[in-house]
Parts: sequence; structure tokens; C-alpha cells
Amino acid sequence: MTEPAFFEQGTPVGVLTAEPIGRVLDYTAPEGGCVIGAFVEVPLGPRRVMGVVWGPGSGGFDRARLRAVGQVLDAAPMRDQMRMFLTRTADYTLTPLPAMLRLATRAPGLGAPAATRRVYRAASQPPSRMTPARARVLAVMESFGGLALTLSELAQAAGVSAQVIKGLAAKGAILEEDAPRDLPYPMLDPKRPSLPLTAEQTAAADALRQKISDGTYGTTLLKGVTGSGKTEVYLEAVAECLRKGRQALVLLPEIALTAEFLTRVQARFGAAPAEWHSGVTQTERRRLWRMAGTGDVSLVVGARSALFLPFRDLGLIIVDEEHDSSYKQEDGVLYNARDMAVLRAALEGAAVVLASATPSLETWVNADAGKYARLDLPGRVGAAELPTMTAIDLRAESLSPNCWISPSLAQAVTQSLAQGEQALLFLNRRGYAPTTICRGCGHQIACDDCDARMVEHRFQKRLVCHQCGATKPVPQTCPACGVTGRMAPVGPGVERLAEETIARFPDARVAVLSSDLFGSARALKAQILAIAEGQADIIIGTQLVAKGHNFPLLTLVGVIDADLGLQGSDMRAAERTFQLMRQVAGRAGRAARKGRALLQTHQPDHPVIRAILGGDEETFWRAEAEARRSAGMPPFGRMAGIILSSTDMAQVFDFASELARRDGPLRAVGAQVFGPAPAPIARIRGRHRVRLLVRADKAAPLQTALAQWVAQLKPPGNLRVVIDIDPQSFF
DNA sequence: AGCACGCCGACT
DNA sequence: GTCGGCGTGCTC
Repeated sequence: MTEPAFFEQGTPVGVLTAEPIGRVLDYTAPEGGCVIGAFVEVPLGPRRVMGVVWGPGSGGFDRARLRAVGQVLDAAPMRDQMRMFLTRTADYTLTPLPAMLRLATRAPGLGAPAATRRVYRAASQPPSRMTPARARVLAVMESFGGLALTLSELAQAAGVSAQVIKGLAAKGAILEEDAPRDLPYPMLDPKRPSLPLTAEQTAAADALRQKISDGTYGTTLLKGVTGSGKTEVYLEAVAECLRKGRQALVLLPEIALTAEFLTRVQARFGAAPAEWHSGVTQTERRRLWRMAGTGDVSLVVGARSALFLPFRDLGLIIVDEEHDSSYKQEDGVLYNARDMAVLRAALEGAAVVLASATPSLETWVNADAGKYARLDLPGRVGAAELPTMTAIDLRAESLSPNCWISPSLAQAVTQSLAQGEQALLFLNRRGYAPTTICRGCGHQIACDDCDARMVEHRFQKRLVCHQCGATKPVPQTCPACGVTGRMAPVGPGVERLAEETIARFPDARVAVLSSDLFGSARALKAQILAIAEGQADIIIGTQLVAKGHNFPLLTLVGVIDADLGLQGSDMRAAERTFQLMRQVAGRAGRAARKGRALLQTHQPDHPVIRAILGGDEETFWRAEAEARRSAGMPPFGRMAGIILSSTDMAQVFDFASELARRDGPLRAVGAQVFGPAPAPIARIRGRHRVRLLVRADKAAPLQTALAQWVAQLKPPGNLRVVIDIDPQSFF
């Protein structure tokens, strides 16, 4: 069936709005008609809302009662590929289509006529009377050629007041005009020479260029150890894509921390790329959204939601640090940007590059099965060598109570300091101490609204719940037994580790990098820069430091508790610990000096610890893959998590049990239900959470079955049901 | 999502 | 008698 691309005035059209209405509504096409995919404004009840012409009218509504499309908005119509992408992601994630549309239209004033701004341009006629200030203005204009400047730009550049410029304009000596506010982004120049590449990098870059030159879909895993120069390699893929005249998208996990990345793009292409993340202004978002649609932006660097920009001709998607768990959105629409990038690329005829030093098991398996191509960069660039990794067996070390730096680690730190090098002590725990306990009765302080212990933050002088952010003062008196003065912190957090470090190394400058210690991303960036320049001797850090920062003077990484991530029975624990440890260790020795990593552990013979220390990664992945395969777990089977939450614990348990009992639609496709069990976090913000897990074979039509299954029961009152396809954690 | 309609409790 | 609580249902 072929759909008409254009609808004459008065013909019924189906319009999808971002309102939570489960279906497309019929309207009549407006005066002048409209094309399929057009962004329109339609009347809905007393309101006017934005929508997209999704297709011909369904005809299921009284023709005489149809209202007309209000107006066609001034935006590039949504392309077929994008409509297909939204439909497919909605189906895959079991998200209502309007919610997907909302994700794809996160730009303010979408249809408003293009905003203008007043600009000034040189005129041929000189002013009747020349003054030094006027001369400076004219000189600035001369130096900018024909380029139009705003009042403030011009005044600042010439060092004159706005009055001078207004005066010149009034005399006709310069021209005053309105220009569109949304200027095209500076052009990136892919013809500029790349940085010198090693033979290894060149080979990988050539292979990627080849993938892009045929303009078809294909996914490549670019696996390179930290410091192997992955970025330079995939920037060559970007260059090839730009040469082809297509747009490129680079997805990054922690967008607030990309100053270094932007500088590298600037160095390679002579101009900065467009940025898309929560920190960009509304005006900028609007500009980028529109320019993506018209093709006036060639390279976008962004967080996961950049995947939903309306690119006119997307030729390449890079997913950097593809294993990073922040690609999986955990609230609102639950999607994994890495997987959806592959889907979008397939629909657009674009190439995908998944870059990582420690790929996700899913990606490793896909590459192993030949579904993805794979390129390896085994060596570091230049003089840098991979750090050596050794375990410190904590069973053989004598540690004083409330101390976490073993004698062996302390000795290594002393040695680094003596050589004028930096050391990093890694502990993935924010705050001072994870637990506050009463020495009298053993009571632990927990959050009032969540099923979580409260973490002491000495910096804030309060206890903080890491689930909901609630805080309370550290009590002097035990709320359980009423005894005063026996409350005590138990276990280490980075703040407490810093205290110990300062006591042990009084002459060293100690810096703590933890996300909660900085008010803004800018302050954090400044601190990172200062550390990179050598303004600290010992860095104490959480997970934050594992992600992509270069500290050239850093040669020693000490992992305080390598066992931390291995607790619990989550099947992803091994994979996560492996990735994190490898990444943290990779911070050491990235410049000329050799680095080493020391892992404090109570179980040096644990298979994961041995895999981290021993070089044989492929064996580790193969064993992990085999364990998953035999259990029928992802990526060899499919999983969905169903989180049910309510303020009433009995109600939510009863409902979940009833749902689990009525598993007919699931059994019909060979899927099983597990649970109900308390969710990993059993209570958040006063809501009790219960989880069901569904497992199915890879080929099973899981989404359809889930939809039928859940539709059997109507959730009562304030009970909420959220379905999470491909959950990050499964027990 | 908004916004109306509607059916029961405590107020001028 | 009326004001208003927010449950239910509709929007082409």
C-alpha cells in the first residue's frame, strides 16, 4: 500500500500529538494542504497542541465532527525514517507513541517563526564627521569583512558605547537590519590533515572509512585499551562521513565532562561541533533541533537524547564508551541509547561505531557472532604503556581498625610521591561512611522514605539518602534505644578515606573528586583541570574519575576495595567490576611514565579478580558469555523487568502476585515469570516497590505477550506499573 | 497532560 | 442549601 505524500485541503489526516492519548486523531487538512510528516498545530478540546501528520485519516470518527488542522508549522517535515524509528522504539520499549514523540520534539517554540536579531553591516557612505570612536567601529567592521555583528558584539570589539553605533546608524554610515537569529553552525572542514596516526590507528581508520564510503548500515566494535587513541580513529570516520556530505552524531555518556573532547574536535576540523545535552540553553536547543532538520549542522556531540534529533541525512553514529550504564535511561522512557542507535542507523542507512576499552557483553557477543565487525587497537599511543596490575591480598596485610590503606599500598604511594608523581586512590563510595550504627543496640540509621541506609556526609554535616536525596542531621542519641553518644560511622567513603590519607601523608596535597562535592559541572571541570596540571599529589575519587580524564602525572592507581562490586548475585556484577577496574587502572601511566595499579582484595583468587589482573580478556568474555548462554540470559535470551509500586505495601504485593498467577499470555510464547520479590530498592520516596522478572527465548515475541499479560488487570488507585525491557540488572 | 463532569462531606 | 474534595473520562 502506498500512502499519499500530500493531502489536499479538507481530506482527513491522522495527527499524532505528544498528549497521552493512545491513538492518532483525525483532522482535516488545512488550507494549502499538508504533507505527511508535517509539524502542525491542532485544536484539542480548548487547547492548541503540536502534532505530526502521521498518515491518512483512519475514518473511524464521524467525518462531520472533524476539526481542521490549525496551521502547518515552519519546521522541516518529519522524515519517513524518523516516523519509523519512533514507531519501532515505541513498540520495542512498550512506550506509548506520544511519549516517543515528546522525546523527539524537545525543543521550545518549535513552530514559531524564526526569531530575528538586529545586526549592523558596513555601508559605503562615510559619516559626515569622523571621531576616534567612530573610526574604531568602522575599522572593526572592516576587519570582519561583510559579516553582520550585533550591537553588543560591535560595541565590545570596538571598545565604544552603544550610543556611538546608534549614531552611525542614524547618519546612514552603517546599515541596521534584521537577520535570522538561528545562524548555521560553523562548517567543519574534513579536509584538514589529521593528527599523525600510528600504523595500528591508520589501519583501523582505513577500515572504518571503508565502512562509511558505501553509505549502508553496518555496526563496528572499535575496541581499544585506554590511551590507544580510539577518538582519533573514529574522528577519521567522522571526517569521511562529512566528506560524503552526510551528518554525524557522537554520543557520549557524561556530557558535562566533554571540554577535552570538544577541543579535540576543534583541532581536527577547525571548528567546534554542536552540543546537545541538558546543560544547553533553550535557544540553543531550538537552533540545533531546526538545523539538524535542515542539514545546517554537520556534527552533533550529545547525550543519549541526541539520538532523537530530526537529522536530515545521518550517515554515522559513534557511541563512545558504549558499555557505560548511563546509556540506559532509568526513568521516563526506558530505552538503551546504544541499542536504539543501532536501530536508527539501520533505518537511515548509516554506520555505527561502538567504541570501548571494555565492551558490554552484549556487544562482545554480537561481534563474536559476526553480527558486528570488530577492530582492535591493542597498544597505547607513543611511549605510554599499559599499567601493570597486581592484587594486594588484604588477608595478609595488617590493617588498623577504621583504616583502609594497607601497608603495601601506603608504601607504593610514598614511592610515587618521592618521584614527584601522582597517585589515585579509588573508592566507589560517596560520603564519609556508608553506615551509621548505634554501638549500644546495633541500630542503623535508615531513610524514612526509602529502604536504604543513610550515608554520612561530613562535608555537609548531615546524613544523606542516596536514593531520594533526603537529609537529616547526624543524631547524637540513638532513635531506637535512646542512648546518647554511642552513634558511630562504620565503613569507608571517599571523605573518610581522604581523612586517613591526610593523616598518613601530611605533606601531600590531597584532592577529592566526588560528584556531590561540586556545586556545578564547571567547578568540577576546573578541579579536574587543576589536578591534571599537577596541583595535587594524591587524588581520592569515586566512579567519576574512571571516565575519560587524562592525568599525565598519574602513575599509581590504588583500588581500595576491588570486591565492592562483586557482592550480590546480579549476573552483570562480574562484567561491571571488570569494566570499572580496567578503566580505573587505565588512568595510570597515560603519558611517558609507566603506570601500575594495585587492587586491594580479600579474594585474590576470585575468577573476576583473576581475569582483571591476568591479561586474557577474551577468555573472560568467553566464560561470561557461556554462563549467560547456559542460563538463557541476555544476550542469549530476553528479559523484562516489571516494577510495581504503591504507597500500600500489601496492595502492591497482592497485585503483583495476581499478575504472576495469570501468566497465560506469557506461557503461550514460552516465557516464564519470576517473583514477585522486593525490587532492588524496595522503597523509594515512600513507595513500596515489587519486581517481577520475565524471561523468554531470543526469538519469542516478548513485547506483544507482555502487553497482553499486563492488560488483563487494571492497576488500582495509586499503583503504578512500569515495564523495563532489557533491564540493567537481573537476579 | 489538562480540563470538565460528577457524586459525597462540612460549612456560611 | 452550597463550596469543594479529587475519581473518571474525553479530547478528532
